[in-house]
Amino acid sequence: MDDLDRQILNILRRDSRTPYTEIADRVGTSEGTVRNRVERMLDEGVIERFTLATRTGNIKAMVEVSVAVDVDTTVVSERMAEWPEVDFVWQVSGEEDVVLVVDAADTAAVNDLITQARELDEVKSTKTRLILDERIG
Amino acid sequence: MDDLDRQILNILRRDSRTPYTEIADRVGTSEGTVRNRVERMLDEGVIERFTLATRTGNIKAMVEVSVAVDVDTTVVSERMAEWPEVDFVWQVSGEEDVVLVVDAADTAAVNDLITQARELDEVKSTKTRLILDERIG
DNA sequence: TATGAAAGACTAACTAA
DNA sequence: TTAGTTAGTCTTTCATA
Repeated sequence: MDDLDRQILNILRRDSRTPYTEIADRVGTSEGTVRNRVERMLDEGVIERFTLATRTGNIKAMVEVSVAVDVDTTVVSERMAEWPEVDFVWQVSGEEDVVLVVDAADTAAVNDLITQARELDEVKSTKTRLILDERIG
Repeated sequence: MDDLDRQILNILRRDSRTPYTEIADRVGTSEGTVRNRVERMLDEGVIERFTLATRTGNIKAMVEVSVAVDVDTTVVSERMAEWPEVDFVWQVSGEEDVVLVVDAADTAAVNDLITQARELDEVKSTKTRLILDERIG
């Protein structure tokens, strides 16, 4: 992981379809070098995957979920990851145990999702934050 | 947004470099249809961007930041988005105002980042959660 | 939906550190 | 031995009909 790797990642984070040739021009190297480095970073797991950011609805939100002490949070996480509005699920340290990142049609859909979460026996409480703006690092 | 769109998105979410021809085969349509739909979803903003998920360090964490009331959180967000460990920055509703998602080499690097945040005049307090596991919805 | 041209990615052989 | 370069080939994309 040197500075050239970081430059390549910064370009790909903003648009992962940027051609190797264009990346090479912008960072001042050859297409082959960019390709070799991207492949190396994939092998090493530095690049976990090529993906996309979507906004199918009008609301993005974080839902912090407290899970009962005697419950395996992994099982709860897996279940919630299946819900269609859920983009990803984090198991976290701290006051709450699980954080959902959701992309929902509207506030009503967020509410439905929270209700659905609270109806699970394993869930003690939830705290929701709307995501008002996202900036890429 | 019909079922075909959702199928295309599901494939691209797992690997956004999947060729249109392969997606077409898997969902049972033509390359042109897939391409047109992806372009339409880009235009509509359903696909926000093609990006990648990285893990450059060993630690992922969420840092919830409270900002002083008289401060424009956008300015603080922009500044923090520049920090190399920061993957993205959300402005959120709720108790805290800004959430950083960071990917750092180790706990010491997370600590340095928190210190750096707390040294800003605009920052009142921070609360950090380690991300122990991530699951894709 | 089909097809050909253009763009991009991949292979492999080579060079340099 | 590892990283980088380059030329030739193959694949994908894109525009047009």
